[in-house]
Amino acid sequence: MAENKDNSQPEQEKNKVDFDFRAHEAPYFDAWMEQGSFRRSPGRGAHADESYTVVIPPPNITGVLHMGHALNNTIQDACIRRARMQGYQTRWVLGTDHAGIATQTKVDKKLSEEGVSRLALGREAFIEACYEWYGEYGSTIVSQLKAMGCSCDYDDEHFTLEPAYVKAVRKVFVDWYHDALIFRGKRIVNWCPSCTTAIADDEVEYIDEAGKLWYLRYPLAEPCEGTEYVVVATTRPETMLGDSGVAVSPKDARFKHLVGKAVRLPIVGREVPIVSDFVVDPDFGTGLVKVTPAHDQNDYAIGERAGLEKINVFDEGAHVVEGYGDLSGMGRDEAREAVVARFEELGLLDHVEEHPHNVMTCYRCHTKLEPWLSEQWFVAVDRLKAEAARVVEDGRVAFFPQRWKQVYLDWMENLKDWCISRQLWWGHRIPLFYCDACGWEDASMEDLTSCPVCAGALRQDEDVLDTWFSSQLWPFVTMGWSDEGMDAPELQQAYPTQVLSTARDIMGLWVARMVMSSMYFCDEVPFNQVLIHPTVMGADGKPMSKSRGNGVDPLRLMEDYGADGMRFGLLMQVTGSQDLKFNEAKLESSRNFANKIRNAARFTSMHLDGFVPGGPEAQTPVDRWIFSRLAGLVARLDQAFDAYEFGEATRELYAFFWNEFCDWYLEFSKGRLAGGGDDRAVCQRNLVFVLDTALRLLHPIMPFITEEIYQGLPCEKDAPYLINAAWPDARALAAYLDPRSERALVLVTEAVSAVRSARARYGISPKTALSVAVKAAGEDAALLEEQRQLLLDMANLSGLAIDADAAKPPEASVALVAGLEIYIDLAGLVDFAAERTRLEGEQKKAAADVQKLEAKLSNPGFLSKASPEVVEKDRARLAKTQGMLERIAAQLEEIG
RNA sequence: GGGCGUUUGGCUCAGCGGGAGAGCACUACCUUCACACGGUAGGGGUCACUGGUUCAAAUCCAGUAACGCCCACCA
Repeated sequence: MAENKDNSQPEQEKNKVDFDFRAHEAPYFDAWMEQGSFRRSPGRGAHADESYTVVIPPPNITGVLHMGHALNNTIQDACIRRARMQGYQTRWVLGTDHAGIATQTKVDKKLSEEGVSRLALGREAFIEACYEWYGEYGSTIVSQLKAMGCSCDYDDEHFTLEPAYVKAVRKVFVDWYHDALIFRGKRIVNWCPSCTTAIADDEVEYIDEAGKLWYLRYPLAEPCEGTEYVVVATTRPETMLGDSGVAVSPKDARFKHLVGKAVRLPIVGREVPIVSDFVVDPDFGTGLVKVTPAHDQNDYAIGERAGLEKINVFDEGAHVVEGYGDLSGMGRDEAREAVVARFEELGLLDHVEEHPHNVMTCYRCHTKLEPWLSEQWFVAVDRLKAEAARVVEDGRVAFFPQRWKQVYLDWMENLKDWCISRQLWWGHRIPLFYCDACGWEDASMEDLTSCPVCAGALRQDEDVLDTWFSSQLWPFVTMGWSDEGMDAPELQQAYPTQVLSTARDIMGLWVARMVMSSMYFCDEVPFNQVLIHPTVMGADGKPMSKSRGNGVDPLRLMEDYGADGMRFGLLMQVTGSQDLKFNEAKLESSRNFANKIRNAARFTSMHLDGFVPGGPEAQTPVDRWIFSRLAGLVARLDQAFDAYEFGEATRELYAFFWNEFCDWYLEFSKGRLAGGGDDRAVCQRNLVFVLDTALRLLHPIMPFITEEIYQGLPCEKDAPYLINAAWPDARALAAYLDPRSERALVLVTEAVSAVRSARARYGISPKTALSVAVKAAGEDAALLEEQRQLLLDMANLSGLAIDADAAKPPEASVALVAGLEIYIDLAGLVDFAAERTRLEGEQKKAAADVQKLEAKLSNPGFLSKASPEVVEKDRARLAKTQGMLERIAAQLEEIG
């Protein structure tokens, strides 16, 4: 074993290859664009009347291509390209998302770097700045998709703030408002004091914090049975300013006598009641909980049940509001220290414990969130979610891998009302109009200025909608729903879409909501299938992140391995598992594979002098073999693609092209091509046929190199570009399936390998011709005889005897492979001491096998219960191994 | 606290009821006229552990352990 190996260091320098991938890729992309290959394809053949549509998960306009995009878009492009070749009417809908918080944060930062504050600028000018930013950077990712070779419909690109989209979002809001599915409520929301907006529950990120648990003494208003005070435990002492009660568990006998009594809050001096509530856990802390309904979800619920006051102690920036003396104006952390200090001074700080716990942070800026009571808009999900669950239960929307179905249903089941208002400027403004004079309000498709009741001035709601509110409409709005509803031709023709491919983390946020809104407005599922692809983790198995430094840039990967190499290498790593530990070595071998393809094509084209186009001809066993293998490959690939098993598909392609086509078929062809006449012509046509078919099968995953080679092929073509050529038909190819020829090639390749193996073992040069006798009978003998010349050439033999009674020459090495006995005459070439050692090793192994098989075959249970084929197979195996053992013994005796 | 996933050669992963596979790494030989991003031949694994089902278990079931992810109101 080698020592001091260090596999953790990626040797990027070593991976570098002097090859300009872009120069080979870009021209074909341009050609596809030019001839309109990315528009909806017209359809042909058996699927001519069926549509196949995919909508891209719209990347954020703030985004640059990361590994998640690279994988997801490779998957979608592979699906789309194959469907296009299969003859479906295909279209991949492209667009970007305005990404409310993300973009606003980014523009905000840019402005403040320029010394401009958003508030000073004002709403309109700020939105203007956002559009400017969009104009400058918004299409970065689209150009990166082009570099990857993604065959999106670039001529019809969408944006979640384009006019048609704005109209659609507004209609959805107005309709749901009038259908009582949107309501306003004063509730506890997750408030980000830095972004100064509410964010949804599922946008919260929890992080671990080494917090403390403070035990605070609250004096009773009236001492009770000798008790002067109660002790409450809290992780957030500063919120005690807003306490309006203390709660105990109804099951807790210790404090039963205190329920109904009151405590006097230190510092604020307010008297608040002690109540009982079932959510209190008597075993946590002291069993007494301070209740702050305005700053905690749970406390809010307790407060509702007990009729407690909701006292807001923070402003929107999380500073203590007026009325708390010198505490007013303090930030949360400062206020915490001050409150604790005050308790200490008053002798009311009982003790403090270490208490690690989770805190909620903003998924954008990671500021600690403040549960905050405020007025927000909500979508009432109860009516929507029933239908959205049903279509998944009954399979109208199918998940791949299947296990995500249950995850979806669980999420749906636990879904709570969705807070959709955001206190931002960049986004879809809520189309709700208020009359301050008479209190009239309504949602409206048009901007209203005067009250229809009292003619007073109206004002529009200041808030914008959650970005997901617009994203949920993506599948149908991008297909023309805004102006014509479901009558839009594209929707009529191509809805629902075929498959939605995404990462698991936005399944609830996005996938589920698309189903809800589509069922409501389109009365139709948005997609038939949902593909949840694995999440790309860093090489260390942890999520890629800047702070960890384990991130990988797809742009660099494309430079080093080409877009094809990156695509193939990524798909090689896709399995049914939920994570994918990124492995760059796979991209390297994919790049090498692309090089292999290039060279196989070069070899072919070098031998095409005098080529006459024509169909394939299964003339020799070798031809029949490769056609048979090809037919099997297409069938297995169809299965893999249909089940979205991309790792399987890449492995099949790799093994066929490299280990069968290149390693054997091309080698077999060399002799035929060097010869002349008819067989040479047949061989040329067959080579081109197999290569052409393989290119078609590879194209969805490696679009560039396959197109480049296809362009140079001299065969008759069904389309000028491979992107539009037909996908091989497994049913038609099945006629080539030929077990007999497959057996023949097993015999040949095994025999050739056996001779080569003997050569390597004894250091005999490939240039030294050897004499070989093969003991074979019946069908096998006939098959081998048919291919005598091939064996002579491939193994460099001076003589070959094939006979059922072939005798072993006195000084020969024997190989037992594929049921054959092969004698390789080594007279005068070999030291037989080494051969003895080798044979003894084989003897040991064979003896062990015989013992195992004999035990198995004397087991009555096995004989009576195992299927006859299995028993027969093992019998044959035993006979064969026993024969081997005898022969080895005989040889050993001979060698002496 | 629930749910899910993973555990197979040095590394990254396939296989998921009938004799352990791939890529990379490793060893030896080969600058052979498609390809050294290559060729040929090799070495390397009691399939996490413990029980169970079965004629037969890497594969199915139960439990254990480790790692990872998601959900949840322990103040």
